[in-house]
Amino acid sequence: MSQFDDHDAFEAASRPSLSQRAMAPRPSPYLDGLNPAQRLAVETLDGPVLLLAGAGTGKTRALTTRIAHLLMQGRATPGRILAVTFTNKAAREMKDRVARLLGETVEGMPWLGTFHSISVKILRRHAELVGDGTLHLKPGFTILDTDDQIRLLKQLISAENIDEKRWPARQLAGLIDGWKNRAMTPARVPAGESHAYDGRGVALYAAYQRRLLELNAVDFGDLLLHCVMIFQAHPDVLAQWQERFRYILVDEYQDTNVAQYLWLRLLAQGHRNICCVGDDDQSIYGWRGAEVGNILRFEGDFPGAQVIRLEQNYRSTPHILAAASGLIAANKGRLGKELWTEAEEGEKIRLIGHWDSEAEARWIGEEIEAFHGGHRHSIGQRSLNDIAILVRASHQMRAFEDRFMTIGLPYRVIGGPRFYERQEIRDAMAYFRLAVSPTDDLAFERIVNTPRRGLGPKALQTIQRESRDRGLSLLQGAAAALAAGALSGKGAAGLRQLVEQMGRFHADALDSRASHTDLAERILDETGYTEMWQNEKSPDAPGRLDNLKELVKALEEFDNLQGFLEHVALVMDTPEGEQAEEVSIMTLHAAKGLEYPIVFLPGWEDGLFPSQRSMDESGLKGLEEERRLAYVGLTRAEELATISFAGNRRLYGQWQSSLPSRFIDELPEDHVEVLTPPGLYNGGFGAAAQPFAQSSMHDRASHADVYNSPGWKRMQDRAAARPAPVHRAPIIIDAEPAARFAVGDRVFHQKFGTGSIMGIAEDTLTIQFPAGFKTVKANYVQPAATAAPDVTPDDVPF
DNA sequence: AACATCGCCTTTTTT
DNA sequence: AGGCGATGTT
Repeated sequence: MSQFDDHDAFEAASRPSLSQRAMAPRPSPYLDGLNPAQRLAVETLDGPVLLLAGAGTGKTRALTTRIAHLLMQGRATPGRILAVTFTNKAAREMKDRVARLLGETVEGMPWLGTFHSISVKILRRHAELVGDGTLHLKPGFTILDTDDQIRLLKQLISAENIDEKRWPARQLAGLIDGWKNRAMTPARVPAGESHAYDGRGVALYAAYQRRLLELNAVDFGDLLLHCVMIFQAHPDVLAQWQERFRYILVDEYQDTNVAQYLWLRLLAQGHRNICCVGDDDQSIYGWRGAEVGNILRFEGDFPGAQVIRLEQNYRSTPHILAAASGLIAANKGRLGKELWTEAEEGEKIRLIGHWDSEAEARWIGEEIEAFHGGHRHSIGQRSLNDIAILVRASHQMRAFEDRFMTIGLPYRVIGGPRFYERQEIRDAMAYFRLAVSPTDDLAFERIVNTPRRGLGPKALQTIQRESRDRGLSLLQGAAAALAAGALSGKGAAGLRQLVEQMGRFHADALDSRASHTDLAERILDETGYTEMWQNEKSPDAPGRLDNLKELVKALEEFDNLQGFLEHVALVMDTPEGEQAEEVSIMTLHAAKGLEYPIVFLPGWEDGLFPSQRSMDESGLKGLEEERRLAYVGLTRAEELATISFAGNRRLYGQWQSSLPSRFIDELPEDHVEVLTPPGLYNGGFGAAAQPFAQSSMHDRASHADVYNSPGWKRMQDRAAARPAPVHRAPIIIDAEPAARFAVGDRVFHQKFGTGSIMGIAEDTLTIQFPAGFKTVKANYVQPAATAAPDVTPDDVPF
């Protein structure tokens, strides 16, 4: 509301100083050190610009400097620049860097943010324009996340008597998201797609939208969709925003979906100063609605657009770049870029095959220890923070976690379950939501019987009936049901208490004098929610209590509960604590935008990578997106990239053998070194290679590049030169591991640290750690203060 | 209403 | 394998 006034006031106040500085004829120091292309990108301010920025070419630098330049030249005040990113992280980084460039002289960039956060701001101003004569959105709408969305859809599905087993809510949610991504309201869904979801998809979509309006709620897709619909239906509103945004900048343009594209195009039609930055080769989100076509079509959409290419790479060595470029060259319909670098040649990409996924994890673990210890290559001693493992699918992480756990190698998984998605956090948030808006039925349903109050499905049904009949929210309906005596026994008492408590909490939430952190604590304590976890004996209960404490602490940064709730709805970020040295493990998707000196790329096997499903569902398009994913992975590496594949991998509990990825064949030979694998038995890779080579689906010829490469031959030769494996008694490491320990032994555990064994039961140890007694599987600890009993492949007869 | 068991499905992920 | 959800059992 007052946002506009604030910004205008701010602009008026800041204008003189900015234009004064623009008057000064002296050179702008923030432009120093830009290469010619970057400089062009910064200084081409008028008209549409497409900035094709390859991996590691200083894209963010160009973008932030461009913003700084706009401000310093007096072209625009901060409030007139729209800068859009996809993630909160990117938005944060951009804000920080602009501030740094300008020496903190510019306070805020109110319109620098994610598509969604900016859409919320716009939508709050015009909420009433969404809906029809009878029902419309109100500015205080709540934003539902995926979880709420699914639960809502389930209700609608069961109301329609649809068998949710045959037609899962997830599928419907995906369908609706897909439509919203393409800016389709129920009325605009093309007839050809109306057969979806047993022919009832569109009707359910309409019902869902109706229900959202009743709840005064929107989902993530709506944030964009509603904005687009408002812009299209209300030219006056659109004109106002077009006028405001004199300059528009878009990051990661290749990831925009149709709705975002329309949103941008509508806004940009005002001043036509739009600068889109992207890289068609890094488009990896097609499966969630991104349209590479948007970037490929840019010049057609914005006639007279200038296309600027950033091609000098500041990140990777020539070998890495050449390998990545060679790989991506197999894709069709690219805009085309040629990355080059002045960096030292460095080491070739390394390629290695393993017998199975466990051997792969073992080998990578050893490599990392070698790098960390400093006894390997010209690479020198390395921090674990310099090393990343990038996998295609998250289930691959497990092998690494297991292995690193046993050898005590610190690691962290990036992009794991997010803080605000944890059950206890979502429960607590539901309590807060209900306190702030007593009409939030989804929040009510979530917590009404958590902790247990004796209110099962039957009681909930009664409440729902009561609410529906009287046109009340569930919380009000619950009060009515109690008054009417429709409930009895334990449930009635519990519900009565809850209703009373929420009434008090709501009053306090509205009282600006009351401390909202105190209120939050009281809510969790008085409702018995904290107590529920205190009484819970499961091993993760203490962690959950910690998380609740952290949640309350996070509240301190906000003025009130409302502000906090809005923040969390849009910024589902884990509060990042600075950690000690750790190897990073993440998916290739999560790695986009990051860089590491040393990168491991395991699991390059056909079916896993490229993913079979991707190819089945999207054919050549899918394969090309997978290839871009490989390109993204390779270009994360600064100094050394190591690709590996395993002949056998456990998938869904079943061992499956597989073939090296077709992407391996596409790597230019000259830039790849094929390593001698640490054979399963005395390095005999010939045997390990068998399953790859003998498949009827893929004959050897298709892997000629690899198998005929010098490295490969050398490897085979060495294997042949070795004496036949000697079968020794197996050194069994996992059976009865507890036998390795005795009561009183000092042991080390990755998470809990060093402790003393207090008890042994089969493979389960009870250990006193600094943090208290824990019961852990023996596999996860190792003797303290001595090196892990490292099992080299040679020790394990096959 | 709370707990146990069975069967199903399984990429990638942000907001 | 394993996690989840929907059933069946106490």
